[in-house]
Amino acid sequence: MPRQRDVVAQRELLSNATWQVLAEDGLPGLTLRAVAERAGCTTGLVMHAFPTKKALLLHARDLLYERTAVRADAAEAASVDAFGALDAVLGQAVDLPHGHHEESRVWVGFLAAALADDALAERHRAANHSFLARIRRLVATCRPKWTDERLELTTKSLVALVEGLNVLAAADPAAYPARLQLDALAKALTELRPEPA
Amino acid sequence: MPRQRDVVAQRELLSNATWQVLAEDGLPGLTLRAVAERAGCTTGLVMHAFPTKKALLLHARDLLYERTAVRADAAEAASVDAFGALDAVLGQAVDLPHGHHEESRVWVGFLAAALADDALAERHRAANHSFLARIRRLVATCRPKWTDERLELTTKSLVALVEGLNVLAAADPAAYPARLQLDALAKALTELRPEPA
DNA sequence: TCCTTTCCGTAACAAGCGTTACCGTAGCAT
DNA sequence: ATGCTACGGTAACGCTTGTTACGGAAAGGA
Repeated sequence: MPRQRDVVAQRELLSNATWQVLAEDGLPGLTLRAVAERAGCTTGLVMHAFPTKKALLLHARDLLYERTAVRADAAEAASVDAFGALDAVLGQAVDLPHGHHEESRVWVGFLAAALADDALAERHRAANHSFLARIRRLVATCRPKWTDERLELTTKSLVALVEGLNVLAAADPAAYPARLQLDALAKALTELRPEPA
Repeated sequence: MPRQRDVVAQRELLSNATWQVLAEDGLPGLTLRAVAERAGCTTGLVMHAFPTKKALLLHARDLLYERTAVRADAAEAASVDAFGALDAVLGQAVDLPHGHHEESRVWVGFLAAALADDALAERHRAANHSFLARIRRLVATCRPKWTDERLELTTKSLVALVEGLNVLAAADPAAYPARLQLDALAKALTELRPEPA
């Protein structure tokens, strides 16, 4: 059994290269040759690590989900109560730290691609349902007496507002600065703030 | 001076063909050959009507803007007061009538493309600023005493909510049905409803 | 009627894409 | 040390894309 490769290191290398290409040139710039050049190898290695282009695409989609989930977990874990967690999770979604502003752009690219690709659409729905469940759980903790209908409406309104802000800010940062996004979020969270009077 | 063509009819023909291709196959399916086949001609005519692909792309973007502007004008004109106009304009934006659900998908496609194309980005910003100005004018009429800051925050929050709902519904219609979108909009419009008690 | 000029279909081009076949080679087992 | 086998670089293929050159045809003016 000669010459075994380090599969983990390869996927890590290609994951980083994939993400860098996505961040720079967007989804239409994600070609096998671009990934290979960015990773310092050739298309041969890429095609051996991923059987097809779609596999690479789905892997990149999973990469996006992992990044957002990790950051959301961290934001929630660093909070002391449910409202703080809600504010932190939604806040880090609109005002992305550490210059991770590119995630919004990548997210928009995958969203557009999902409209014409069933596999990508399914991943998008799974990721969004995961995010919705997280927000719904936190909202329910803030307002235990609310009905399911009100929970659902509030949750999806909050998520829609956050994603809308993200999308619009990605295409027009000057019109949607971080401060305005956070103010808009704070206003939407008014009804959930503890000690409401 | 022999054989003059009907320029207006040609652009109308190609506009319809362009929109049909966009609605069916999305922006990546918008090729010169697809447009030509849909219009019942060849790429020769398309290339004589539009000097380059980018010209066709920008024309398609203008087409999207015209459609949304016309519908927004109609919704506003059919209303009796400012709040009714606000409700109607935002409502027709989330619950697109006459099966014009495809506009959201096309919009997402152009938005993603705008992230890597300056010309498309400029058109997106112009269209969004136009929409923002319309909503802000209506909000200002509903609440004449509000400060500019509050006007801007409310306007951009409403627009972000509507676009967020649109985007999420385009990718996951089951999770964001028309009824929920309208409920979310109604909740967001609560503070602007006349006779607040 | 015929000529001229504009229009547009035809077909080819180069470039870029995903994909595949091929083969040199690097490294573990003997 | 040597041979075997999987790895991966090279290069080509087929396809689609935008773009362009060319020629036939259609229509208004003489």
